[in-house]
Amino acid sequence: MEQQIKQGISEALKALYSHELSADDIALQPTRKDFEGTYTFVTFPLARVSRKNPEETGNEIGQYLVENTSVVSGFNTVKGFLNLSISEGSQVQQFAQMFDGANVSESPAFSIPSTGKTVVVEYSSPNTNKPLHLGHLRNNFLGNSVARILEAAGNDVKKVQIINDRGIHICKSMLAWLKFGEGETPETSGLKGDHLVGKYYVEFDKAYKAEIAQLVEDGMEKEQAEKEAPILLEAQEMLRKWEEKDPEIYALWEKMNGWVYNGFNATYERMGVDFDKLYYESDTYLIGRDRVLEGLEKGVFFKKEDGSVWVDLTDEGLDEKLLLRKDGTSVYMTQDIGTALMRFDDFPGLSQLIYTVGNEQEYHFKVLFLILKKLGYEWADACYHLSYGMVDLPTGKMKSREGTVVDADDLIQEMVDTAKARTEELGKIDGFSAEEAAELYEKLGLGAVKYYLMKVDPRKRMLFNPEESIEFQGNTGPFIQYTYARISAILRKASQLGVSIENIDFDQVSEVHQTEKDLIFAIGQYKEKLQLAAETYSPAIIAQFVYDLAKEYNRFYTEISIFNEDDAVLMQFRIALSALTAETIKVGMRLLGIEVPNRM
RNA sequence: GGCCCCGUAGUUCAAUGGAUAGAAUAGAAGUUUCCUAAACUUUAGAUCUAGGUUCGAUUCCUAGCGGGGCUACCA
Repeated sequence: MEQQIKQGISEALKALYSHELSADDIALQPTRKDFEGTYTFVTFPLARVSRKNPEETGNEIGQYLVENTSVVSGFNTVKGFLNLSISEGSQVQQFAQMFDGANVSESPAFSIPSTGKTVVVEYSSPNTNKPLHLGHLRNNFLGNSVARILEAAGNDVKKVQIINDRGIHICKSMLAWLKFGEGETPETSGLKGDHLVGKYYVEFDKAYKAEIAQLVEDGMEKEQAEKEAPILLEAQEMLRKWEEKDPEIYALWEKMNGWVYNGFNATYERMGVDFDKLYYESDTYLIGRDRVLEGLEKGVFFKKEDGSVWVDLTDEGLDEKLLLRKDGTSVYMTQDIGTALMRFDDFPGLSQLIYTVGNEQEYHFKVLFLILKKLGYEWADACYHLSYGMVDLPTGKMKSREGTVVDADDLIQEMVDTAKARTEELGKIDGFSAEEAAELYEKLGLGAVKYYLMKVDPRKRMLFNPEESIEFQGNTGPFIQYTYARISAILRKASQLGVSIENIDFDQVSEVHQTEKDLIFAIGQYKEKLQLAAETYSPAIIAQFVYDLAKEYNRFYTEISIFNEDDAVLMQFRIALSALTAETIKVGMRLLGIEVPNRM
């Protein structure tokens, strides 16, 4: 449809002004609601070519389109805006093509050809010393959704994460557990493993602070005390022992990480995210270290007098950056080099590696990609940092030290509980079994959080307002889910009444309301929006699209009756329109990782 | 100090350089003998400031003001 109009405009320009402009270079925009028309073509830039004012130019092109195409039935020009009306027949035709029989899940409205490309999306990538929090939720939902979007856009997508299972952070938890834990386990404490380990991370911090305070009281400078507190030195010693694979330390490390993984897996499962391959820092850091040493030999890096290894990026306008500590242990950057290498080995022909990581690490990734380039890896250009904004609370930044961190498990539970309370208040689920009800609450609660976190442009910092996030009205996940449930009720009734939508004679559709035209237009936008979302790695575009569609349907729903319609074909048409709308909502929500219920 | 990002209704978010800047929420007023009112309709309300580029600027450029991030032998 759009293509036909663009083609028509291209021909018009040639016929009227001998101006060559290919259809692909012509931009159409949806006509604003307060004007008559469906598509709008802006003619200001063409004034030069036509040597007439924009309005006259628009009129001439409009006239040409009405006379020479079958789709454009009328037009009006306001200043330089040529608003094109589409004939009812071709709009119904457009719908018929998208609908293509009753098997809506196979609708051509959703099919996109394969690109033949393989893309790896990394997301989540937590440290193993504490449970997941709100920031991880944004990360996970975003990364998972981007993976789904890229897949729907025709790519072969692999979801991965790098688990930061080694380092000083986990040593801190381990040490505190040894000192204060008295052998506590998830079983004996009844705590989820990740929460238990997180508890000892906090214990470490308490003890560390107490020691600093003591040292300062004894007359030491604060800065020095922070570096020399005995418990910190002990943790550093533990890390060194770990790198030497000290059996006792290693066993403890495996035990505590195991607890954390059990905890994480439970959370991931509830969140509905998963991974095709896991990478562990404990495996990749050595590879990274080897490559750094290799780079040192080749002269890409340099060694300082104390034995530490650095890269000089001053020519690139950046600083010098540490790659190996003087004691030979690895830093974050070291293992990231190794991880990147492993991935390009594991997925030959990989055309893109996407890192879903917060924007606080932009500098880190800039440096990483530069280093990979310096080491001579051409594929460094295929690396992309999907940088998203932090999640703030109304009280400000989340700070673990101040206890303002919103725990992921708690938040999800709270949302599900809220969904339960709201649903019970409304009393609409008579006849649900206990399991069905519980399933519904999960869908609604998770739908609400996911939608709330993903409707915002990922690049931007966002505010998490707890009160607003549990709203189920307006621009929310449950609003869209509700729309789906409403349509499901329509479709159930249609099948009860024995109304078939398998063989509709679309030529007999005698009237099409404005809301129906708007709905057809909205559904027709799916591919374009998907493409755009894939190009910009933005689930927010899908969220906006689905919301607009749901809103449009609700208008249609209140304005036009389906089952009171006397004209059998019109009734069928409206049911079919409802069915394809429902499917589009479902497909769109699936891209966001949100499930839709048949009843609510 | 240097580098990067962001300033849009009371609030939270939209707007490939295009029309009278859209939504949601909070506010005001309505809609249910009729397919789910978690809905719909109406109403009021905003582009940080000053320049510049352009037929046209929320969007691009410059300066200022305000907010955030990075600039670790943390990850």
